[in-house]
Amino acid sequence: MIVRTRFAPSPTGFLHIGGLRTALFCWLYARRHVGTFVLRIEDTDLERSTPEAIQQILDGMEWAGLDFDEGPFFQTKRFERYKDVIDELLAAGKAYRCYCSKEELEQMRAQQIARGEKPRYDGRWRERTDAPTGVAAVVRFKNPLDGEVVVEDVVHGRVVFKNSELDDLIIARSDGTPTYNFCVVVDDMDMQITHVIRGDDHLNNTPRQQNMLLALGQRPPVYAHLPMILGPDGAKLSKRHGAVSVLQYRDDGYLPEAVLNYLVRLGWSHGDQEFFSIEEMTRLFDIVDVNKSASAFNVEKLMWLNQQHMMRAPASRIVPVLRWHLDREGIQAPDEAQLEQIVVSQRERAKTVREMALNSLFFFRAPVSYDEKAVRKHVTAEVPALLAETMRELAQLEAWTGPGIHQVISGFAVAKGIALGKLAQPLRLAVCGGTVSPPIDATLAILGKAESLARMARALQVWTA
RNA sequence: GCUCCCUUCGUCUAGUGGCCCAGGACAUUGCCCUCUCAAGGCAAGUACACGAGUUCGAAUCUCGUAGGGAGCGCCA
Repeated sequence: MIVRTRFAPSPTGFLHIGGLRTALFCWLYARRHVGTFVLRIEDTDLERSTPEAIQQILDGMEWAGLDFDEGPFFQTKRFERYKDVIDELLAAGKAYRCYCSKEELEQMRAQQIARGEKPRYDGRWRERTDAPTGVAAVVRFKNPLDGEVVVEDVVHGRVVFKNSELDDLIIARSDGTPTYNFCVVVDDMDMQITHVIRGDDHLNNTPRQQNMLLALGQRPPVYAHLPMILGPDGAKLSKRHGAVSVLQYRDDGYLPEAVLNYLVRLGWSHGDQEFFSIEEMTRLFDIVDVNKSASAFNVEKLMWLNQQHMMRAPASRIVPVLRWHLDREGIQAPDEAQLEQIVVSQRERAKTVREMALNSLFFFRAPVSYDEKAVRKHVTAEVPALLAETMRELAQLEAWTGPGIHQVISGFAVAKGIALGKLAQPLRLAVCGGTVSPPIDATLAILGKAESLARMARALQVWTA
């Protein structure tokens, strides 16, 4: 059997972290089994679906690197097909028209709730044939009245529902348009989906869908209902926490492979392993190893993983991302080799590429001021003289490399009988304007000889004025 | 209200009857390393929701309770 999975978002908002995790699991499962991953846009809600949201979803998937093999398919382009299937069910007596008004249904529900019952349609039009004229009807699926539906879920195990709990759901509205649960069934059937992997908020929809599939003469696919992702506080994801577009994570400086690594570990694990490359997760992932319980989104761990990915990736992987973030800070087309050096020396002191870019701005812009507190602390009376002397020695240096610079500076400190810090901090302050940077030798090496000496001279001027 | 689902450190998780008075990771705290900040190393604390039962033995099996979530739309 060829595995076919699908990700079926509805374009009523942006693609958020929960949706991305569902997409990831579908994608991983398809990739792992050399199957097909289908993207389907569930846009039957004409009111709330927007083209912007569709584009957002596509962009988010692309950024994450979750490529699909078929689609995107749009449900709005398949209305003819749904209509045919509805007619088929109607003709076969597996569906029927219901002429209840919304008010009538409303009243029925209210009474049931008042009686402490589960609100559901009582099937009053199931056998009636006295159709009124001039009244638009909805079409309802004729759900079996008794017996049970057994859903064999890969993550939850066997879940049993009684047919008596289910009612005859509407599959076509009075304007003729098909409804969600029905479209899903027809689509999954037509697209020959073998594994339906989705959020466990759909677990309760599954028995109805399975019944419709059966009525259409199909064998149900394998179901896997994934646990939800909650906000950091354990409550449902809301706009306040993770419910932002996945593109926000790009803007915040996260690597897609880190985000995916973080998400794959939410509800899935492989022993004690925390770090996974994309290649490793596609090789190791399996839905049978997915947990049942919901998990809270934790940015701290995402950050840690992001840094791990930055540190382990080849610098050439990070360079274009750093360039993108620098560009957003108004710094254009820096030298490739220099960027690579910056990545190597800065990645262990930044959690995100954006942070790396921000920490590295001083490489491109000479300081316009110096951290006052630090100046008071580190630029003591004897510093200007020491600095001037260091400058003279550095000016003599032929090969401007980290080790060469290190030799000069530490040799000088030893000769003067002072701790390296006494010299390094003022130097750092002079070239960076602050007290945080890579090791001073590496910093000066990246900066270049002329720029380093110019900045020192300028600082000396300011501090002796 | 009814139906279904879930429940191991603050968080993500390992664990499928004895290897567990529960392991790893993030976070936290302390120490080491150190030219700053980090990274790294070492160490510490903190968890099987509760109650019964099955068993020689239970985080692991059964039942109940509590708490949380989802569904019950001419929304998806």
